[in-house]
Amino acid sequence: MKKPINTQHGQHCATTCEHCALVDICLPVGLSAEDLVTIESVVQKSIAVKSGEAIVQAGQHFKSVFAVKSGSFKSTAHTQLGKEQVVGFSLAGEMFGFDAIASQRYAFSVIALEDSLVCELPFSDILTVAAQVPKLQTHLFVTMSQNLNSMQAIGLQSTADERLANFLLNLSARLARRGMSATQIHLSMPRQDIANCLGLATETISRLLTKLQKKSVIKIDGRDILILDLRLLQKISCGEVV
Amino acid sequence: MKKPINTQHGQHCATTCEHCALVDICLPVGLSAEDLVTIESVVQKSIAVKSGEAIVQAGQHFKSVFAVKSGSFKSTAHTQLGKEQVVGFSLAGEMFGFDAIASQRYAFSVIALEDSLVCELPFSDILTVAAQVPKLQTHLFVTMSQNLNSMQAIGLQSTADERLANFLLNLSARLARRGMSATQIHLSMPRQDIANCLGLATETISRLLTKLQKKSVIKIDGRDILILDLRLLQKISCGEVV
DNA sequence: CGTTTGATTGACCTTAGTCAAGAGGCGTGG
DNA sequence: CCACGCCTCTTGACTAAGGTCAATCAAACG
Repeated sequence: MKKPINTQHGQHCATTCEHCALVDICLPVGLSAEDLVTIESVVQKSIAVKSGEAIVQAGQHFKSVFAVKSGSFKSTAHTQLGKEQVVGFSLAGEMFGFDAIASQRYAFSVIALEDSLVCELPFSDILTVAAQVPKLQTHLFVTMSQNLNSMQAIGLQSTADERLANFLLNLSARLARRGMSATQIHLSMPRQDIANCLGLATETISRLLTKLQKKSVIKIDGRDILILDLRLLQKISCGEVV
Repeated sequence: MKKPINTQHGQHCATTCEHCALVDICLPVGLSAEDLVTIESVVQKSIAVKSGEAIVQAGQHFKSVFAVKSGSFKSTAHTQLGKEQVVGFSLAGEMFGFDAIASQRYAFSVIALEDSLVCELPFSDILTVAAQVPKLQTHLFVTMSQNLNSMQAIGLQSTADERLANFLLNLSARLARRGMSATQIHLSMPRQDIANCLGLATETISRLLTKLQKKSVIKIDGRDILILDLRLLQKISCGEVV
């Protein structure tokens, strides 16, 4: 049986963009103090989302995009008759919801992998502000462009080894981008979600992780992964090494 | 040996957006006559690209996004040491190049699959106009959002049958969107490119197409595919039918 | 302290990739 | 005009990568 998804998510809590730890990598990146105030008018107070809760349900009417303030999320599509397809993960400082602009409906449910905070940004307000603040407009395009790239990056490496190596490197790079260690990775998602996202079986993920550990490429401690040989992992990710 | 890629592409030829057959589905969709004129100032004259030529080379500095006026293109990434990875196709009325906004370099080479025409849209000009014409700004976001969806759609259906069925349906929908038949599909790309794009072997594509024909789901005539049973194809694409 | 959920490992089997051969089309040049 | 070579596509036989099923174990939770 599934854990019921509670959409009655939590209370609001106030922190201005100016004082947010993510000011340098989130939407306000590179904006002047005064532009920051303009943006702030758009940002609704942070919303607390408990682990397992959905901040967005697939099919809901599109209203806002979201920025992850802390924690992490998975985006999942529901295929006909219930099978779940994980399409990606959103980490702190990253945004999601852009996929819904075209159809005006969220294509994916977005579910917290741990207790998290998000900022809600009503899209109509964003458009208004973006037209006035050129830097913001540009940054929005950049953000969406990044989303484009990250989607394709997970793409179609032929072998399972390549996909997993690429997945780890991808996480590593995204953590490094916000000043965290590039070699110490905490997986906030279960193996099952990784497997689903990469189009592999859970057992395969488990076997491959063990294999990487045996080759001293990584050190596994539950959901904590330590990358020991980044170079080799890169070679594996592009099929240069078996 | 590979056919050398010629980037000395052809002469310009003038057609205004107003008189373009794609005015209803391309960038200018929904714009007033006067806005159309504003946009027009951005659109450089159409560029003719011969079959096999690259209009964009991976790694080039990002300057413009492009709209396909006629013909079709494939986008390919070059993995380390030469293997080519097809990441998608662009049909008439569709745009490409947005992936390069973030990094300021084109991530993919974009190669004509047949003699084609494209409109080049310098991105800095677009930004300027978009800030003045709200409808254009919105439409740009919508276009990028569509790109996001199309990338994920090709995604990770588990079986080869599902992927191919989904690919055909995807093409069908995109052709229908610009008023063409949803059941008569001309594949402008060789089987090899389809296979590459779907992460399958050419032989598998061939076998699966034959299998679909035997089951009277499609009728194959070289690169012309006629969809006989759309409903069944949809069921196959989501794994309801073997 | 039992129950549940997630992770690991082994044995077996299915799917799709690889290798190989051959057929049909098309353009080039003798 | 025909012959040759080059593509692209198809089909068959074999193989390997990864999925499925099943058992076990550890940690989390009420």
